[in-house]
Amino acid sequence: MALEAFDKQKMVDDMDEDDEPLVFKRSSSSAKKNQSNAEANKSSFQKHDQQLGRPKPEARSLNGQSTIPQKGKMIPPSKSPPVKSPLATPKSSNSSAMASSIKSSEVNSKPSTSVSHAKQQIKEEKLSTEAAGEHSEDSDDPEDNKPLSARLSTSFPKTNSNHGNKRPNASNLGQKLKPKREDSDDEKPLSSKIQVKNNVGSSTSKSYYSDEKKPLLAKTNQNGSASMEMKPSNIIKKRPADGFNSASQPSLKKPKLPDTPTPNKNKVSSVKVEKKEEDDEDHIPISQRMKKPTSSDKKPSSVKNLTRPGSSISKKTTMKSKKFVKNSKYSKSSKLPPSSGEGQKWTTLVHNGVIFPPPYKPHGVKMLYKGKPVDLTPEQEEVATMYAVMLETEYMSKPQFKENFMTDWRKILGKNHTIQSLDLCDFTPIYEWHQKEKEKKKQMSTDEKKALKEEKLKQEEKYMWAVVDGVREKVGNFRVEPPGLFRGRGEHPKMGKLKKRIRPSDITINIGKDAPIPECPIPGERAILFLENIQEQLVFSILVVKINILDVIFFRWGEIRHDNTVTWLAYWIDPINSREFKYVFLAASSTLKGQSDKEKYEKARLLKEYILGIRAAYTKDFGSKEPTKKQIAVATYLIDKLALRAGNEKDDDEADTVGCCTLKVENVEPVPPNILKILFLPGKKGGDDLFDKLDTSKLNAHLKELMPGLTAKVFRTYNASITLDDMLSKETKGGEVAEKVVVYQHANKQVAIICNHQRSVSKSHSAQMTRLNEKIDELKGVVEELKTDLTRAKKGKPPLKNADGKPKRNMNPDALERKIAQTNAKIEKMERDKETKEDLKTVALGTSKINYLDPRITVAWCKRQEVPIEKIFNKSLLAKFAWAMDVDPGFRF
DNA sequence: ACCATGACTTGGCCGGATTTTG
DNA sequence: CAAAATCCGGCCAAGTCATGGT
Repeated sequence: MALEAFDKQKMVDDMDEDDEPLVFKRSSSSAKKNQSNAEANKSSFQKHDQQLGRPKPEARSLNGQSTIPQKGKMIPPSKSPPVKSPLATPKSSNSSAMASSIKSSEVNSKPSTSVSHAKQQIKEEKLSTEAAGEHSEDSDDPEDNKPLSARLSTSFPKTNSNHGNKRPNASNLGQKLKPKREDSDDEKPLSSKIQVKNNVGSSTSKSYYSDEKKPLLAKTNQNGSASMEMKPSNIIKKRPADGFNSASQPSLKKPKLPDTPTPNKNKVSSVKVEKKEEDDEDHIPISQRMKKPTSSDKKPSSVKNLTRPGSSISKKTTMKSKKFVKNSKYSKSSKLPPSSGEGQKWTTLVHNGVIFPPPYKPHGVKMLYKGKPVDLTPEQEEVATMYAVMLETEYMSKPQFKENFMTDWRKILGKNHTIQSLDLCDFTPIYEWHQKEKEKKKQMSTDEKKALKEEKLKQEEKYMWAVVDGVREKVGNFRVEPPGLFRGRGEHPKMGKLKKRIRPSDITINIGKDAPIPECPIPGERAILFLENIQEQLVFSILVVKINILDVIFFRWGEIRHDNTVTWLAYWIDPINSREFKYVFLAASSTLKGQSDKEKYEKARLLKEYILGIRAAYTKDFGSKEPTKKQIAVATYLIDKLALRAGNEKDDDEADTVGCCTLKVENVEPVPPNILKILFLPGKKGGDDLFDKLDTSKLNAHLKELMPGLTAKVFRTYNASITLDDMLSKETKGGEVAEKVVVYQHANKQVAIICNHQRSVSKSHSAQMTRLNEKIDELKGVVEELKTDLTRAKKGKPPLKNADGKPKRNMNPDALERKIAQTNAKIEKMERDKETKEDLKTVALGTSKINYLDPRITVAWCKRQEVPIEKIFNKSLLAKFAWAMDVDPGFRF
């Protein structure tokens, strides 16, 4: 106890007054355990701490440097804020249907999920033929017809008070931690500083209202998106227009306007001044401003106050007593994404853009064509190398891959290039060169590797962070994807195509209006084209010196937006599928992501209230005369019971996997009397749809009538989480931490099986199994030997000689027996290990842990069972689930 | 109603880091 | 201490679902 107290104290110190230690212990049954637990907690926290607090020298210089409001195309915001459909208005009409008469379709087989990627999968569902078709009314075996989790689950604690675990707790951890370390004002990006001031009382001398008086023109100048605001009509309604500006000029959906005039490119200083003024108010969307009084929850940064609901204090002391308002149906949580209104995701957003892969370094190794070396330009060589590197992979046996590659490579080679046929190419010189390079790298000393790593880190550091509403948050994927050959999964029609290099001009940046436009780290293409000849370059170099607009001209992003209704920081067009985007988002640990993660689970929990009704309803509709209704019923059943994915339509140029709504007749094979075999991945496409009256939007539209916000995927989340909760509560028997962890893993495994999270069998799997078997056999041999020794010992004879003829130590019977028991235990353990290994060889646990299991279940269970959370969540999961850490130990899903 | 688009979540592999084993 | 096993984060493909235009 003393020990624990000590640790706690220490931790508290380490992290500052009201930071909440990640300690779950409520009592200290074992001082040692506690200590290590605490230790672990602490260290992970401290790290976190450091990261967040790390001074960020670049930030400053960067900001300072962009003296010129760089002009990309400053595009006025595009879309009006989505109006979220209120989850808040549950219609219970349907859900009240009698639940008890669920059809009895027996399901023995393991449920699993729909789509598989190139993995052969056969699903057998004992689905009484009636269930799918005829429908029979009565059910005799209630257990059997309960879908998935229902079968596992006992009654839900009616009392489920935790339910409420309301919002305020939500982002507690994250928020509390972060703002505080923004301490040194210096490292704060301009806008965040300003923001803080705003809230506190502003030294910039601009009140909220000042904005209204600001002449329109001034504003126009600053953001460069003059066009809209100049319209007379806007002048009248100036306030609103301005406020929504960023978010809601509906008419401007995708304004691919040509560069808007940039008013004062050369009046740097004046711009600066104005910018300042504008800062105060302009970047605060109107919705937010109006909200201010009421939405205590939001408060952009800085008012780090004590009384935050769910703050650590109350928590430490009153885990138990925290009873939650069962705010029925969570109307709030989904309605007001805790921040402001109308789809707004942030108020200020500052970041440094993205980092590009290094340019291609030609190696000069010549490949052979018809046996002779060929000269290639660096661009041609680059692509050849991408291919050469893959020589020893199975792609070489895929005609589709080769063909697509050749088509794209040829474009770069040019029409009349020596190289005409891939078959006559010999890439081995390049391949071998590459192997050597790899080898070299491997041979590098640890120090060298370390140095290299640090170098990289140094370069990337500034891209790793963004500041959202004054809070420093990690960026997820700030690295632009390097060029390469596309590898789809399975037999993808586009495999082998060249994924071209992404240039700055391909990239659209989304950033706060008042944030400095990130410096573009490499030349953008337009600039280069623009300055094709020497004279122009000369002229421009003079200009550059004179007005210092180097970055404006030479380095340029494709587009700059200020759309606070979305969370992405940047995107570019997917070079493989030009209809798709590649986004840069914040990392999973960010508040924004945590928020929506929590909402996801809350929605799934809401389904709990409706599920019986829904099941009753679809069971009833199995027999519906209306084909659509019937199909919806069966589809819902499959989604619920087998955790199938929804199954959106796909184009022909995508992989040919199916989900529920895209099941083809060939996917399904009835096996009398009442089994339905579902095979995913039928042969070719083109078969008839099993559900010809159905697609995901119809299905989801229907589901939405049953429960607000319900969609197909919610069933997956629901079934996964409820299963975990259930198994944990039923199967945790006490005992050592290690045993409890096993229980958890077992439950985790069940969930993974339900969701059909697959993985490929490791190459060494069979070898590992054999080795295990050998070891077991060996141990069994030992036991036998010990047994004979034992019988001999009992008779007073000495043990037999060893295999190699050496005598063994003479042991007394007791010792021998103990040894036998020991060895047997070892054998048993190995057998178990073997079993789980075999079990899990094709099952991936990670996916469900990351995406489907409500972390609060895990955290609460850990608290109850006194299992250190680190035994279950690794560092990144801990960060991702920060929002769940302060859950009440009594929480049930 | 239907379709295209946009934004965001989910999924599995790979290679390097870390831990375990011999 | 090296080799093997395992873990983990990064990567990027492939899903889901909402929305808005027609």
